[in-house]
Amino acid sequence: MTVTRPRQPAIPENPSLEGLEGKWRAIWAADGIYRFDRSKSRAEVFSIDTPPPTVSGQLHPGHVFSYTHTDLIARYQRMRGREVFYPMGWDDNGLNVERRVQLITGTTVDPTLPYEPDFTPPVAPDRSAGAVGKAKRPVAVSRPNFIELCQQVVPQLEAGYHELWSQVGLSVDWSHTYTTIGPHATRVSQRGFLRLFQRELAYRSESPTLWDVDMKTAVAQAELEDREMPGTYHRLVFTGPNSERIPVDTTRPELLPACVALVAHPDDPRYRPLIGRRAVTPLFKAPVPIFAHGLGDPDKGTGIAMVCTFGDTTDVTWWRELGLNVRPVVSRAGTLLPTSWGSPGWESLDPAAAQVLYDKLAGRSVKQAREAIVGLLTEAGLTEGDPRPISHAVKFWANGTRPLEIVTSHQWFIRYPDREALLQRGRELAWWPEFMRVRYENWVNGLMGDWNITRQRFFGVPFPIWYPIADDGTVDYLAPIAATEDMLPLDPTTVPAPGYAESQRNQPGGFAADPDVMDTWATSSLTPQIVCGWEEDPDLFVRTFPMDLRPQAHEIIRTWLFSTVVRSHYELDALPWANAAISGFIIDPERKKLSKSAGNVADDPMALIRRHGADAVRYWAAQGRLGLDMAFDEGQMKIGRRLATKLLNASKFSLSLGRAVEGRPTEPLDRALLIGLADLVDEATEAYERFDYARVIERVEAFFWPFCDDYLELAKNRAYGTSGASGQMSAQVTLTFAVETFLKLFAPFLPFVTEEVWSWWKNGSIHRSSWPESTPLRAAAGEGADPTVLAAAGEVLRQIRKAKTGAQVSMRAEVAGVTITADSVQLERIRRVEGDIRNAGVVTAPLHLAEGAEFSVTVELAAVVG
RNA sequence: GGGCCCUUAGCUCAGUAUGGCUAGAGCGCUUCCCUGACACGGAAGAGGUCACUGGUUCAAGUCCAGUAGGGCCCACCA
Repeated sequence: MTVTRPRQPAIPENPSLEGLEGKWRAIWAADGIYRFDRSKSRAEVFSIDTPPPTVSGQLHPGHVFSYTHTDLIARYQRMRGREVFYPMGWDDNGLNVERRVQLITGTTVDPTLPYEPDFTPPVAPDRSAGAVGKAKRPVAVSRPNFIELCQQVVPQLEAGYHELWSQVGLSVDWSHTYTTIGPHATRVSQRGFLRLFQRELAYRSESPTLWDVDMKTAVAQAELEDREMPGTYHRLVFTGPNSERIPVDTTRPELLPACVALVAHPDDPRYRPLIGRRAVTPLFKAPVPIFAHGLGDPDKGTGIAMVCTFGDTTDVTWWRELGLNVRPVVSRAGTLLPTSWGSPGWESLDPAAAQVLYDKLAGRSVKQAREAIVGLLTEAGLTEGDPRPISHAVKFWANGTRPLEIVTSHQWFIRYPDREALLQRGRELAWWPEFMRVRYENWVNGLMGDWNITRQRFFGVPFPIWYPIADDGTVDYLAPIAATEDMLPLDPTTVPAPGYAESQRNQPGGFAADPDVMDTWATSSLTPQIVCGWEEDPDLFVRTFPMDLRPQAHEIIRTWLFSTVVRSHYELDALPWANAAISGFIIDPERKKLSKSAGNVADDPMALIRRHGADAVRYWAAQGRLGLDMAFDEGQMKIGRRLATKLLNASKFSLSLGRAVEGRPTEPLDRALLIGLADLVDEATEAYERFDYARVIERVEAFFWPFCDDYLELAKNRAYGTSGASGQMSAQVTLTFAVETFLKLFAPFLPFVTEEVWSWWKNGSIHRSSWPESTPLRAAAGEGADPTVLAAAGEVLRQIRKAKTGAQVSMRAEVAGVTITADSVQLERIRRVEGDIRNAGVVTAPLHLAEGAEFSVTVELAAVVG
């Protein structure tokens, strides 16, 4: 299909919104009006670090909401004369995507399986992208098979987003599109990692790590979610140094074999005599030291806690600060590991008995072991009282189904910068709204440990790292061999380490590839580097970085925003962007409605666009102020639709009254309108500079409706020429100014309808035209224009209409006489626009103007003729 | 436990930074009008103790202190 811009612009007889969107989308694409012109200097460019949506999620109205906000800003900046750098990305790597692909295709991964060339998943990956697999039981597939599936499914998910963004009318430059798993992003991620590794800011360490036993991977602090869960306090009885009973409350009795100490608060008189002594654990009779530590809480349980390897993050703190032993009992699959009581680290007063008891637990899941050990304890009389149910916060992976465990493993970490440096970066950044900075500061102040960027997963960016294998076959994980930058991007499982041959892979004296992949945030934190061409396109980089704007949602301040600041701080010693615009989110309508009678169509943004039109959906989104949540409301979309229709009709009418660009408005009413428009332009511009697009649409709309209802009514007869050529010219010039100004002010919000009207009488795209300025409007209004006459005329007109409505007659009914009482100033205003008032109100006689303190209008309707 | 945001008409929201006339808009509702841009239109109307309690002030929706409800972020799961 060939698309062309209309050659002979004309004003249609019956303008309609039908078909506008497809037409203009095609023309915009063909003309490349949103293409970034990289000849512009940094000062002329406005660059946007677009959030790459994760393709693991379903499309919903919230996407349209926040992405429209960014587009409003992009379109404003473009009209203001900035060359807008507006790329798009797809976040298609990471745990969530794997999970989605598994659900869609009905598979699960078993890395021990061999590759099957002819594998067919239970659910074909080319089903509709939103479909969730129906397979009852997932089929295990090999790692390479699974990556293939990901590569088949993910582009379909991305196509869905592309289609939506296109329909919504986002003015992105699609030639700058990236994916977070593509070769470019992989190269940037690996380079960023190597640079940190060389500076020892990335390091490998074996340490306690939060672990999801279902997905079998480490999880970063940023991906945690607390969930309030029922739990049970069990009171276990330890034996003190003088054989006294020491009751200890725990919600995790299954970790008793992993107990390495007891801890109480130093000021707690009950336990002060015991500090420094030893207690013996029940059942396993393991001697454990009793410590005092400030984190001990006299009010929790019995005031003394059992410290295990590792029950929670406090245990990790105590382990680190008190120099405790390690007794790992929980495996990465969430089952109890075998142990050898009596061996070093597993001391017991009765190792043989401890072993017998423990063997009853080994291999069981955490949950089963808990029940079993409670049974054993109860049987042995080592509990006190009945179990007490409680409700407490438990850490989960944000999308996980079972509580996280803490296991010890080798992981890559990125060292966090100095806290004060991070806080300083947060202060340098302009936050919209300002209060969102607090969330960043909360997070920085709560940081614990370093940033674990390792995931034991498959569909991600691999570490460009290998490890040497000693002659005895052991892998030295603490002597990593790094790739050189010229090798990137690479997969160490297919590329041999520098200095080795492929035949030496996994051989004694050879090398082994790092088996893990990077956390998705390790890549997403580099989006400015990826889109601006860091180290690869210096010309682009100097024109776009540091970027102007990071738009994003508030729930990922601690992840995406924070980690991007960290990476830019390290690599470029700079803030990655000057502004952060934080959108709120859409409040789920189901939360309000008890029944789902409205149907789930509301959940499909494509359906909303079909029903109301893209301009209308954008209008709804534009109501949402930055940082504030907004309820989903289709009613707002209907209003947006009405506005677009009105713009079409009012513009057609105004322009068909005759366009004039020569001449200076002479009529007081016209000059007043121009002053009002000039003020509106100033207010809109000022609000936009604060990213307050919601105020812009509100103010523009509030001026536009009275323009239609009052000004057009007051001026149209004059524009027809009924009052002479001078008044006609005045109205025509004013209308021409007004339509052009309104179209431009509305253009970022309603890009389709404004472009349509623009095309009737202008060349080129309105979206590449200039943002209106107030100076020419004020000049056209001229010296001494009185902006108040418009309101005065409107007020009298309202009274005349009121009389007609009260008499239940048509607005066209003739008025025989109008008497207006007002103060002298107001009367003078009315006198100056008397002709327009009489035209609009169909008043056949001159107005009677009487001076008086109280403003009043008396209307005498003409007798209805037969 | 700490913090942030919100609470204004039946509904969705402005107005609070710089306190100031009888607190605004739209939707919905009521009544009317097919008038030569638009009936996917227009006109008019009803509808609010600005969550609550104190305080500052000539004056508080707006400032201060506190309370309650809603939401979110953070926090050591014994």
